[in-house]
Amino acid sequence: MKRIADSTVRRLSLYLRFLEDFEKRGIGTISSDELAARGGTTSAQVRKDLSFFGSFGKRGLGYSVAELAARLRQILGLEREWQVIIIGAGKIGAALAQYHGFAQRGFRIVAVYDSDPAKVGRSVDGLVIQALDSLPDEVKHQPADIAVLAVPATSAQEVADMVVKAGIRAILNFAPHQLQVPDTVAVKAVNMAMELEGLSFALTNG
Amino acid sequence: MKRIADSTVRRLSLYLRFLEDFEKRGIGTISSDELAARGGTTSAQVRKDLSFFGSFGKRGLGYSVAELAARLRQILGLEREWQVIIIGAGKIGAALAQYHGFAQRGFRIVAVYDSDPAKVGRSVDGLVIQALDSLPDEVKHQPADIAVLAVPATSAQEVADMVVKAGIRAILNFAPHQLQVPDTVAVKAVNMAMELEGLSFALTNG
DNA sequence: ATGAACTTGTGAATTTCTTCACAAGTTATC
DNA sequence: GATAACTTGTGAAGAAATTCACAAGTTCAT
Repeated sequence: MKRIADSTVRRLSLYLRFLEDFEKRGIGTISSDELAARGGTTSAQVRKDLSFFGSFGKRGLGYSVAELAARLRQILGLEREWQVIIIGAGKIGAALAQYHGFAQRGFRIVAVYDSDPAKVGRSVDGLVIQALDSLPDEVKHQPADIAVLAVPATSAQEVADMVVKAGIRAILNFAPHQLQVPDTVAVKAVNMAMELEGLSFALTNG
Repeated sequence: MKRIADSTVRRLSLYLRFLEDFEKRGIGTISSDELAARGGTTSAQVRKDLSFFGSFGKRGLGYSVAELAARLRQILGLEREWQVIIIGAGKIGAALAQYHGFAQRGFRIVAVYDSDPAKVGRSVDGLVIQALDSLPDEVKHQPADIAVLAVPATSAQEVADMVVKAGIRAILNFAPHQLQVPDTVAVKAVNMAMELEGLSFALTNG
């Protein structure tokens, strides 16, 4: 199977969101053109994106909303539940732990860790904050698929190393630090400072 | 001036972060190769990125860390302070308001708005939460450059319209909703659900 | 002053991503 | 069942981004 571009995966995720919206509104079929209009892209792009995975539409008619949504969920691996741990119970970590949108989409937060002894033992949204040191053992008992890093930039690499060593193969990194990990580990970064600087650039050079 | 790709701007932002780190550690000059190693790219990419804006290095020697950092700050428009308003004082909005990393990089949060009367009047990190209705008037008195949307997906478009109407030309959108705005307005989206789905895809098809 | 070791800046080549364009299939109407 | 109006799926073309490769400039050691 050919390597799928990151940009394609991001668009699939967008399409799925639109489809779920259409599904809720009781719309049965949709054309690539309508889907494209919603996502700020073109119908050819939509069809090309989908073509990497098969052909899901009917010529002359379009796509069945329910069916395409199901196929996208399958492609994106959203048919199962993923176990997520959050590392860092500061402002961002705590906000993420309390955000229930994740659970709704099958990302279940199973643990929250922090290295600060003052925080360990307290609870966030029903989860007791655990000592970061205990992570390797805990993960053995209750495996986790994805680690969310909400720690300061200075300790991000160290924590990432620990997480990788514990066998976790996907990291969502909120720390403004470029992580170095083996290429068997998937990393996505959410970097607000970078986005703001992108806006600053746009405002300056617009 | 040729249009600069988004990916280039993101990398410039990364380079700047590394340079600031090198600056702190007292390193005077750096080669494109060292900069590339840090950012997971290639030296040719670094040089190409910079070449869109001029030539800042010395052949045989590399780049002056301080000088290149200064040029990047200038290019990214970070020499001035940007006035930021946060809309939505929920979990995410409040966490952002309390995150001081923004201010350190010249993004000063000047106001927080919410449409919930129960929240209006309370304060977050020294800022009194204001009624969303009052935004158009408030922005006239104290202009804002960037609006951060931390509202539910269902009201995101409505709030974006309001913000655009008030004359704000840059939006950082945390709501999982694709905004439609005039192309004079710059939008960056931070979409955690999308990033998680990207990880889900990687884990499934890795 | 010369040679060796670096490193930049940049056209050209290459690779990757997006858009075009159209055959082929579907539905609706008369 | 013939025609018109759609829409998909995809090879080919085009555009954009990345990488290559090398001339030209700099430093350092001898």
